[in-house]
Amino acid sequence: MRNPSSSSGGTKTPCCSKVGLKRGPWTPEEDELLAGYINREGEGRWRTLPKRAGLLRCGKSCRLRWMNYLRPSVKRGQIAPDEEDLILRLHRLLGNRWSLIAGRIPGRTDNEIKNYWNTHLSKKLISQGIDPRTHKPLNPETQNSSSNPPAKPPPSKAAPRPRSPNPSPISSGLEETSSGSPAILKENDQIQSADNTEAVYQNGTATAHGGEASYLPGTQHYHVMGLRSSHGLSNEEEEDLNCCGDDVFSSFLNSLINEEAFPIQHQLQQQAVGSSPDSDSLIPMAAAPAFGIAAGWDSAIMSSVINQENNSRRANEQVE
DNA sequence: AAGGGCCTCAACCGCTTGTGC
DNA sequence: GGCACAAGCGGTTGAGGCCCT
Repeated sequence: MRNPSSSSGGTKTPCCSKVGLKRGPWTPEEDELLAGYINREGEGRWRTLPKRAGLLRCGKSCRLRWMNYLRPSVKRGQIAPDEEDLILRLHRLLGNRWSLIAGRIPGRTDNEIKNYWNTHLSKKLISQGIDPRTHKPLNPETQNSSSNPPAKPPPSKAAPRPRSPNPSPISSGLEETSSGSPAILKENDQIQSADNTEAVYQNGTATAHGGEASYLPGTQHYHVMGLRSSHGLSNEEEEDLNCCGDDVFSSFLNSLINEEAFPIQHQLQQQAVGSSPDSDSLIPMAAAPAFGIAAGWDSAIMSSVINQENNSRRANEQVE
């Protein structure tokens, strides 16, 4: 809700610099014009949309208004505890990739989630002694200093971000470094996760070395395997990489979110019921290091943050 | 009731990548 | 390959509402 008359210190304003373009809060009349036009003509061509719709706004402003407020699929109202839980888990997995997080939470926008994180969740984590950027304890004495060097700052704005009409998180190259900071993972980069398993991001593939599994989108399932070579990909696997499906990653992410954010608890549960660690149920967990999910104390801490909200749901899951 | 400080969140900014020519 | 434009992203801002004294 900026003052329409305010300017940002004389810096260039690429899309709203034209004299006569309105800024600031939208009026109901403008909302009606925009929504009516998009309902008739559809989204897209934002640059020329304002003129065609009869709005004195820049295209960027129109797009933002539609995406964050007017779209029928946008859910209004408070973030539910389940959604909050999901945001926490996803942020731990993805870092400040608000659009990716929003993509996993129906009806919520990246802006809304970003705001909610900054105003609620980050403070909540801080109050519990957890660094909201790294999801690790703020007090370094509680960390294993030998294996957890000081946290790095989050990825800078200058870090290149992939963009596509239907962005695939895999192609985004997700990494959580050994310090826990989310960072951009470039193709062929190798990372060392906290449990000393090595993950390689290669052409859309996250592969856990030294662990038990890898995620190969093109294969439409998770592979279970032992130690792999530094290259780690067969010819067939290489070919598979060319047909990475977003829905497959979706399934993978779902399994991470739903089951594997808490490897210790999961393992304890498995042991309690006497199942083998090599059983299929552990496949996604073993794949977790490929996305920088460290087994250990941080997961336990995370669980403490959201355990209260999860208790009822987990009870249901166990019944199932 | 007044007013000062804090909080929330819609909107904007600056940057990036993708695409077409 | 270079350029311009379109679209999308994360970070930041600040008006308005709320709360406290």
